[in-house]
Amino acid sequence: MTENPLDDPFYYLNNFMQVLDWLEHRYGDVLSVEEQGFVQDFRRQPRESRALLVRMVMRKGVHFRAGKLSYLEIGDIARAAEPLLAAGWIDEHSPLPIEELFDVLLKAEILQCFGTVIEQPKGKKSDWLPSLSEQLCDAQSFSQWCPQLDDRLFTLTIMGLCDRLRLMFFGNLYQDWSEFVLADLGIFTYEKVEFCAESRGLRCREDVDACVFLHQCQQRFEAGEAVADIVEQINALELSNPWLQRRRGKLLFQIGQHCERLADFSTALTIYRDCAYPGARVRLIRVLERCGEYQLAMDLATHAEQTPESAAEHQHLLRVLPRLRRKLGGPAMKRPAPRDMQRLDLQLPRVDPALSVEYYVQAHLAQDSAPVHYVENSLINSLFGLLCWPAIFAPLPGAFFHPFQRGPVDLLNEDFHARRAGLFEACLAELDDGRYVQTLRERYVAKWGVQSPFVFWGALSQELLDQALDCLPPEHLKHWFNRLLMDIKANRAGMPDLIQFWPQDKTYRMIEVKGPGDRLQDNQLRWLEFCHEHQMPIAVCYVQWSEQSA
DNA sequence: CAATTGGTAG
DNA sequence: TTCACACCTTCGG
DNA sequence: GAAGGTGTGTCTCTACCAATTGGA
Ligand SMILES: [Mn+2]
Ligand SMILES: [Mn+2]
Repeated sequence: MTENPLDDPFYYLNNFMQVLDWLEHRYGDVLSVEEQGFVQDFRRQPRESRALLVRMVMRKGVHFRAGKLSYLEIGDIARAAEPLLAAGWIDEHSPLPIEELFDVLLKAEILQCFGTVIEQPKGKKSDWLPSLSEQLCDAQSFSQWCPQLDDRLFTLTIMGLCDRLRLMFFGNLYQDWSEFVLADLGIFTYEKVEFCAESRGLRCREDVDACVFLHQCQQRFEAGEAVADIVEQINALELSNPWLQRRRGKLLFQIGQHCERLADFSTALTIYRDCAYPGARVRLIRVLERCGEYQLAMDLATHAEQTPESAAEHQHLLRVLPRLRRKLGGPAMKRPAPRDMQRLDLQLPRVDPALSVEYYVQAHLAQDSAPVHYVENSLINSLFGLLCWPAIFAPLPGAFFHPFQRGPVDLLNEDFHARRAGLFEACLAELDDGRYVQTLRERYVAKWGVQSPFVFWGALSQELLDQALDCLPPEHLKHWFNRLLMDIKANRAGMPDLIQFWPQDKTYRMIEVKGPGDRLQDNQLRWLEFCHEHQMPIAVCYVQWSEQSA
């Protein structure tokens, strides 16, 4: 039995220090002077003080009542806080606006401090805020706000710095410090991939700063700040890293959509014109159309149809072009005949409105000899993920750079497949000679529970796997997997809701369920069409609720 | 006073 | 760090 | 009815605790 890191009550501090060591050894040239100074000074502090700082960094927000900080392993909070105050990492007199003050005061304390100004003392806490923030809009320190309260308020001043450290370690800002403990508890297990000390997410200081800046712009945008300033600043960024260029494109695209919602078409046009993010061109055409610029829209749409950026764009253009031709005075075009897909119409009683329509169809179609599974994207993606596990987790340079990655960092890049073409070919070749069956069974056991961008462990029971291997022909698997590899982002979704197996006949069929008011989405239509082309059994099931005689 | 919500910790 | 659905409005045959 | 558009619930790790809410 190896020693459990969680036996140490300072386990979280050990994890944090592990990150500091990691960054110092691998990111020495990326760390700023301030960050290097912090890393060195941090280690000199008393253990209780370091622990207290990490506890605060891991908690929500930056303001903490001393009375709310209570940790057995740290003991005396005031004593532990002393060196942190001296180092300037926390501050006791930071002015804070009343909105933030409200978050650290109890309802009773608010009444105690502001009772005289509150009109409805029995109302909700949140209802008091608007009127109070108008009267008291200046920021003050906690002791100025509430001199009658016998407590101190510590405010973290280094949250920004800690976020940058987190960004460098994880290569993103959505993973947090709890990753370590969740992994130690076995809640998440990650594939172990070898990588060298030179393998890093963010490779230079400029990229770190740009990433932080983009993130701040995103937050300012979400907070409702004027878009013109934000857009200008984003566009002024010099970005050499393609990954960051994509991030910028995504943010600009979101801002563009926001402008569309506000009917600010001129700003939307300006944004979309310089935006290479997938889908921006279609939005540009749409905004031109909404502005009445039919000829410009037509020119761009025609050009786009020559060189579509994706199947999704092409599909969209097939709807847009006839509409624009009409608006330009062209002849009314007959709509292309809808494909003759197999169609199922059902009238079912909705006994319990809480249950989904897919569940009712599943129950209605299922037979003892023909079970139905509600799988959506999970089945095909999981089978793909299992068969191609070695290619997906191949230790390519730069693909893996910390121990908590669900998948390679370049998974959604244009060249993801090309960089691993031989590996994927080898995996898919198992479909040609039957080896895949044993491989999938073995890998299902060997990798059970290990995080993967494709494998949905919760949805893939042994039973489902057995039936799928029994009934799905390898040629069909190969078509699906190749389609996935052509455009992972676009094709990993849109698969039918249900799949039914006939193990005795070794056949299957897929069923997309549509309740009243629902209709096929673009990505579902593309999967439908693809399966139809390859003579795969697929049907769309339209459900009407039959009258409930009460 | 019971139910709900949101934050924390391992 | 999503995906699919529900529900709404607008448009055009 | 087709199509565009917007909003929502779900993914989330979960047991536990304190604070709040809202109905007796
Ligand atoms: Mn579905
Ligand atoms: Mn469906």
